[in-house]
This record gives sequence, C-alpha cells and structure tokens, in this order.
Amino acid sequence: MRISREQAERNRRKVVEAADRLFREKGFDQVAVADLMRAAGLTHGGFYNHFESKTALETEAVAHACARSAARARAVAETPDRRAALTQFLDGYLSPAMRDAPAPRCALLAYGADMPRHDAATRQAFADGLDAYLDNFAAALAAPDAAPDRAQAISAFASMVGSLVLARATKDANPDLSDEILKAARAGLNVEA
Amino acid sequence: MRISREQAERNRRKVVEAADRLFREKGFDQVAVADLMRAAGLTHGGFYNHFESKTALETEAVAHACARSAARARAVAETPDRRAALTQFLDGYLSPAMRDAPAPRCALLAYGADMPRHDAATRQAFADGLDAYLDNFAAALAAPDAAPDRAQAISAFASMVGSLVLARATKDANPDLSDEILKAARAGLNVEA
DNA sequence: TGTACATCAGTGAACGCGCGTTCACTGATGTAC
DNA sequence: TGTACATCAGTGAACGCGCGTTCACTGATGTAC
Repeated sequence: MRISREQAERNRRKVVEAADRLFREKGFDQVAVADLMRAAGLTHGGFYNHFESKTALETEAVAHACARSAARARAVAETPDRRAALTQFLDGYLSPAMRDAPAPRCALLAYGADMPRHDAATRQAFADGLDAYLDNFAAALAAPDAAPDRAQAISAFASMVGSLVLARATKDANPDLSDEILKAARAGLNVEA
Repeated sequence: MRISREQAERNRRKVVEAADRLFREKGFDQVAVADLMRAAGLTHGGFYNHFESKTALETEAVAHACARSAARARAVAETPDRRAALTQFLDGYLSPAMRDAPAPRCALLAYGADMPRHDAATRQAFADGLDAYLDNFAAALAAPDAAPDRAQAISAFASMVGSLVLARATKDANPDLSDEILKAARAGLNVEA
C-alpha cells in the first residue's frame, strides 16, 4: 500500500500534531508510540518511516509547539488595537477555561517543567521558543510609543506560568484555592492593560 | 532476618526520604521501585512490607515534602528578625543555586506541574501543603504591624514558581536567558524585603 | 527470668505486562525507458 | 503515451527489555507461658 508523497507528508504532520496534543495532556512517558499513531489514524509499525526514535519526535513536537506559541504572542503585538488584544490575551491566559483545559494551551507552560529532564535538542528548541516569545510579549506589552521592556515581560510571563501551574495543580482538590490563585495572579500582574 | 521495629520504622522513613529526593530529581516515572529501595539501602522485594503500591508511596512522599515546605515558610514568619529572614529566603529562592540544584529544593515547585496527572490523594496532599504554605508566606511577607495579605503572597509565590520553572528549563540551552529570568523575577517581585 | 514458638522485615528469584523498536511483507506510487 | 520495474509508506506480528508486583524462604525479634 504505497501512499503518495503528499499523503505521507500529511500523515507525518498529523503524527506531530497528535503527539503535541497527547504529550501536553498526559506527559511524554504516558503516551505510547502506538497511541500516537492511532491518534493520527495509522498503525504503530510505520512510525519509524517518519522518525528516528520517540525522542526525536518529542523534540520535534516541542519545537513545533513552542514556535507556534511565540507566533501567537507576535500576533497580539501586531494587532491594530494592541491594547484590546493584550487585555483579551491576559484575561484568557489567567482564566478558568485555560486552567481547566485537559492539555495546557500554552506550550511553554505545558512543557517547561519537563525540560530539565529532557535531552539537549529538546531543551534548545524550548529555549529558542521562549526567547522569541518573550521578545514578542514585550512588544505586546509596550505602550504605543514606548520601547519594549523585556524585564517586565519576563516578570509578567513568569507570574502567568507559575499561577497556572499552581491553579491547575489544585483545581480538583481545592477549587476555591485554585480560583483564589487565578484572581490574585490577575490582580498582581503589574501591567496596565 | 527479622529486624527490630525501630529499625523497620527507620527503614520506612529512609525509603520515603529517598523517594522524595529521587522523584524531584528524575520524576515519578523515571524512578523504579528497585532504585528507591537501593537508595535506602534495601532490596526491592521488601517494598510491599511498607507500602501498598508505588502510587501510595508517591502520595506519601508528596505529602511529607509539601508539609515540610510549609513548615519552612512558617519558620521564616516566626524568625525574630523576620525582615532579614525574608530577604534571605527570597534571594535564596530566586538564586542560581536554587536553579542549578538537580532536584528543586521547594516541593511545591518540584511537584506542582505533575499534579494534574496524579491521583486524588496526592493532589489533596499537595493542595493542603500549598494552602498552609501560602498562609505562612503571607505572614512572613507582612510588615511588622500589618495584617497578612494573602493575595499578595499568592501573587509573589506564583512569580517565584514560574520564574524557576522557566529558569531551570533554559539553563543549559541558553544560560544568559536563564540568568535574565532570575534577575527580572527578583526585580519584579513587588515585595519590600 | 528463661524457654519455645510465632511473627514478620528483609531477600532475591520469578511473573506478566506494556512499550520502544525491528522486521518481513504488501501493493500502490513513482520512475526509467 | 504506455509498460515494466523499483521504491517505499503502511501493516501487523514479534522481540527484548524494564518495571511493578508476587512469592517462597530466612532467621532475628517479639511474645506467651
């Protein structure tokens, strides 16, 4: 059953997308190669036609997802009504919906904590994505005619990540605490948006 | 080779301590029962004399560690020269040493990101530890004759957690970025200490 | 206090399952002529 | 353009390893008398 090159390329992309989604939701170790391939509509044997190893796919999924997160921050910075877009972005990030999503929507949030235990290529992809993200986020935060303040962007983004980690961790066992964290985080963001 | 009850109890504690250390460093799934027992100076067969399952030990290790973290925050609040203790605590938390430790020294930082994928008992232990921690941290942050501000404590702690997650994630691939994150986080803490 | 027996923490081999990876095979696609 | 062959994406079975858990056994501790 040979398949056309376009179809094969489409299949490959489907595997990477499925991997990103499943890795965020369940963690790298809890997703088997067979699960990934099934999620992409394929059988597990063909995996190695596309990827050298499961680790190689992990690197690719993280790189893909982090680059996309950075692009989303850039989109906010480049929206005509940047102010409104920023407010919407921040409110969305520190929202119950974001917290309750089974897989974190932000790749940097989803993968950050696992990076110290991953191989160098994956960590590099993550760091590159974060670096670009922070530049774009600083541009999004900047007042119309002010220079971007990268330190402020870092401080704000770190707060957002930490708040969501803690809010997600506590949402089932102590929903009140989880809500309290989201609210305090939003109030504590020293950002005028 | 029956062992005295005191010795057995000491062994049990050693296993929990070793589990906490190894789980923080390598993650729950990357530590085998045999590794744990070896780290405690025992053979793996005896594990089930002490714990119902590996999952049960995970719960116990998280509960133990989070309670200890909360106690450490309380110690800061109760130090005679609270101001100095707080400064030392914050500087220590957002320090290169903290970032470079193979296993995060703060249990809430070490385990937070994994909680959404853990069982209910473990999540409960984590949430209880965090709740107590935040009360104690608010007390530590409060000015000598002011009431504790829990929202401020939450916001500050979330920043600390997020900063360390990101600084740890990037320290090998981009040390400059990692340092930048630590510095921006320390400067951005809206806490007079 | 001393003795005989029961208990049970620890040992190390074994079981069974899941998962990453490999492999022989299929048959439609891509290519050479 | 048509034909013959080579290629290679996908299939599903199999391999091998690691790990959680179980089990029969040991022998010092704890207990009953």
